[in-house]
Amino acid sequence: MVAVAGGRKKISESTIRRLSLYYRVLSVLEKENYQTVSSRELAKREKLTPAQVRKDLSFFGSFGTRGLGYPVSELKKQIGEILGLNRVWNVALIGVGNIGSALVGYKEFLRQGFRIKVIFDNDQRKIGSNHKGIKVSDIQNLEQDLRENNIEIVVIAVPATVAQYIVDDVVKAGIKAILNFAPLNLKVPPDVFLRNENMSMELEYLSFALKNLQDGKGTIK
Amino acid sequence: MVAVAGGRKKISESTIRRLSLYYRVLSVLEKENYQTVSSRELAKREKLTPAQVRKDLSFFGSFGTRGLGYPVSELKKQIGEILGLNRVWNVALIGVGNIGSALVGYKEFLRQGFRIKVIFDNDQRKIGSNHKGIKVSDIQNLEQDLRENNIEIVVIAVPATVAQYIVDDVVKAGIKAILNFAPLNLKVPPDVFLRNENMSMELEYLSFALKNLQDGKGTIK
DNA sequence: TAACATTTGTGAAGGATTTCACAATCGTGT
DNA sequence: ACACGATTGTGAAATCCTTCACAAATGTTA
Repeated sequence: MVAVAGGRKKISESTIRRLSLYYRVLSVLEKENYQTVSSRELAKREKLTPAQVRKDLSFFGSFGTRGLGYPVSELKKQIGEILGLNRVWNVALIGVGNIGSALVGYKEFLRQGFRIKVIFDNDQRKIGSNHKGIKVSDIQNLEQDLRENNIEIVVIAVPATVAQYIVDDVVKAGIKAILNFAPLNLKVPPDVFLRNENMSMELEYLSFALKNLQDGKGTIK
Repeated sequence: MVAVAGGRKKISESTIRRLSLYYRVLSVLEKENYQTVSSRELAKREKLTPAQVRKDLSFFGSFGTRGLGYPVSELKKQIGEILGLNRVWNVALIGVGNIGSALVGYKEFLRQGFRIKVIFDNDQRKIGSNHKGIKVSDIQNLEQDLRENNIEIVVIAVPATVAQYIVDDVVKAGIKAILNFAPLNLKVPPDVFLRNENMSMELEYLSFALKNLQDGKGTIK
């Protein structure tokens, strides 16, 4: 839950997450040359309800035209503004093992304006080498390099055992936004935004669902 | 929301997701040789409230002892049962590009009982090769190979453009649980469980938070 | 220009989830 | 054997989120 300063609005986390979905759909619709789109169509494409779509958008303004719907390109631009996607964010990746490497090659990030500008690792064999055109730096210089490169978002892709130490340094460097792939709950000060990407969690949810399907020998919703 | 058959309980998605967190903490506590743990401590370690922890657990039974707390190993075992982690699940990975490769090497999965048994790809150069000891199969034989290997969970790590076609085949093969890494909303029948891993979404949330931090020139919660 | 079909924007209702608050219960110490 | 401190389990209250339902507004057609 992020409360915008000035006490104007309370935007729920779910709303913001759905904005991402709308943005994604709008990109597709734009490619499909739609001029306008109704809340009904938008909802259908992301398995939501029309009312939900309208309510979400209404928190930020009124972007539609009654009787017509929403102008696709314009709405996409607006949501982009809201989410801060109308600019490039400088991202640092820490840890270029399994997951880290995958992230470097993930074009989706760059397309959305997230540019991995520096990569850190502690493996001497990797330091100095090039990963898809990005130099791998020594994590020894973390704080300094983060500052010098004007990094705004840090992605943690190191083993859980060392993640907290690294995050402590990241916080010291003044970073306010962290995306964590290590499977643990990192401690950060209240003014630092932390998001966790927990792949096991989703698998475990599926496991739970399948188990209940079997045990229940019957229905599930 | 999964309703257990028999109309006994309604367990919310958030509760199940938190069970994963409890399970993770309990594993750590077990290693740290804790005998018991209070809801307060459990909550602290995952930034939740004690009441939340107790309520979540109460949906499944009463595992604690008043005045004492919860027995660590026992509770871990119980949650494992609930989540279906007390067994091995046969998983197939489709697409062994950037993200797919990372998943193959991700030991966390195996540790939790998710064993990648088959890998599929459509790239002739990859088919037949070995990825960390797992053979890469031709996606042409998808349906048959899924059945022959008794696959229960499928992980989609292919480009968004082809994901829906592949999922249609996966569903035809009788699979009831899918974890999707492709950035789109897949259509599946209502009896198939689908979870999405959307990395852009989390980055966009951070982007939103940072933007508001800056625009609001002030407080955020 | 008027009637109509459509779709937004939104207060209010409804539903779901979280937190509160406290009785019940346990282990421990005396 | 009893009193005490601690902590669970859980209805009830509070909060948060979603859906409903409809007035308001638009484009279109005749």
